[in-house]
Amino acid sequence: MKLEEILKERFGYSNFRSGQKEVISSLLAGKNTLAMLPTGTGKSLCYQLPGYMLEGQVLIVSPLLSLMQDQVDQLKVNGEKSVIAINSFLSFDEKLTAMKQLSRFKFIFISPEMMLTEQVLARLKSLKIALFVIDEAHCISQWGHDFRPDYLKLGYVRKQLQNPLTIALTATATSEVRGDIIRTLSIQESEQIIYSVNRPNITMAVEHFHHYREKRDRLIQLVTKLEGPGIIYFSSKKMAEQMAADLRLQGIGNVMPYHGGLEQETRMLIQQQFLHGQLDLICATSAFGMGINKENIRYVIHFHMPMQFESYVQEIGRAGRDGQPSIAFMLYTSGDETLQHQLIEGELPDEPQITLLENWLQEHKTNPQNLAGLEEELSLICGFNEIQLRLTFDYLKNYSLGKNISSVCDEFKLYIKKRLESKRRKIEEMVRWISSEKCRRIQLLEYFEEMPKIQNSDCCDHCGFSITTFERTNFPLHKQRDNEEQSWKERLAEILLRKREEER
DNA sequence: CGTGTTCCACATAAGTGGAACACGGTGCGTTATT
Repeated sequence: MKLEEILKERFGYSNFRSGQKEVISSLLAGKNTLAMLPTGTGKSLCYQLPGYMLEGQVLIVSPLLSLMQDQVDQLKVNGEKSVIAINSFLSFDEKLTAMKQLSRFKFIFISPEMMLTEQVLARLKSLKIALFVIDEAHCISQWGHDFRPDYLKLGYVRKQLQNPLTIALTATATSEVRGDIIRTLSIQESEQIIYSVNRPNITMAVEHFHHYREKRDRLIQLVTKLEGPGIIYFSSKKMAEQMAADLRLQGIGNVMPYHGGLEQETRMLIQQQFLHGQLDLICATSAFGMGINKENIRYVIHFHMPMQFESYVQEIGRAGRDGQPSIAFMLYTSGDETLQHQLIEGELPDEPQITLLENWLQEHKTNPQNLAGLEEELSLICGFNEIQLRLTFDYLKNYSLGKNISSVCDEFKLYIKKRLESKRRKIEEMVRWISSEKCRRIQLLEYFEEMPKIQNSDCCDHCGFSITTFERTNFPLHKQRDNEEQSWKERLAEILLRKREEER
């Protein structure tokens, strides 16, 4: 049967979108594949369709529980029953049952962390994996080196699974990140299918301010002026909440904050409301975005700059999926980057902390290979937070074999130093782009090593654009709806917001 | 660096001015096991 026929039969589509067929053919030819396809291309089809054609199971590594949930639901809607997500949403009993019957499932979604637990890995090894899928594969590079070290062990997992046919999917990866992905997964012989990151319908603009107040005023003005829906990105949870509350008070619209500190349930609720048009503005941290597939987002404003250019591209790329003109504003006050610098320093342990650790290990003649049970004590002594602790334990466990304590700690210090340097460089790259006088788009494309493309209108603030394109056409901003018309979700959201405000 | 919170002096009632200080993002997993 031809691919198109299967597409029609299984998924009900008549045509592939650009890139899909190429990726699928590559996989069916038995080639490991790294695919960088524009957002909204339908990346999940790239593993679902070949999954049906190959004998065995499809194992999908996903970075977020909510993303797994979405994908599972989507498959179920399409009539696929043998699909499961192995994660902490399952109760102990459910997990037990699932593990027993694992071979029954065609599509298995899982997090890197779960996959690396001994029992789960042992069970996975007994399966016949037809296709190993790394969704949002840039996470390997973005998170694997510190925040979620298990991401770097996907290569080990792959080896344990007898090197199954592998596909890494992403929308944004520089050649450096792609190299990272390929190296980590050991898929050197892979086919790379790379599409442009350029999004011609997204205008980019940067504005400079002298003071926070001016920037804040401008934000309010923009939000009032621009046609929504929109997303505003902050690097602080508190500020995202504050601004959401302020905008709400000013009657600027149906605004909610979104960040990692909110209850899982609240987050899902807000995300759903935004997707369904009951909210038209989200004040978010970088937690918001992955898996958000909303067609008509008209603008993205950065009140704080992201940590790196890739994040910026991902974040603005959430606008204009419908192809309609959309705009990305970056609001910058000189010195904004210090917040980013502060954040990266807090993520990694510093030299004094590692020295404290080293001394303790020497004194107690402890084998760095076996630190289990010492988490609490060492956190207290060295002042590690959760993330620092995990990275430290992980590093010692993986790189200390056959070495003495002081040389491992020296190597670890060097590793941290290099990580910090690399992260600082990325922040500086972001600042350079903000301060530069050149066309924003050309620089963006250069960053991703693409040939610059000619853009005629509404390119960026250096090439000229007209804000009227993006202004609201219909006033007043929000028609008041009857209470009866409000869904229970909206009402609940309001209660939640009020509760949070009272708590403050 | 900027913002928000706390606390104190001032002064004699309730609240202001301001110094000192803390804080800042991203997410899996989380028991007893097939």
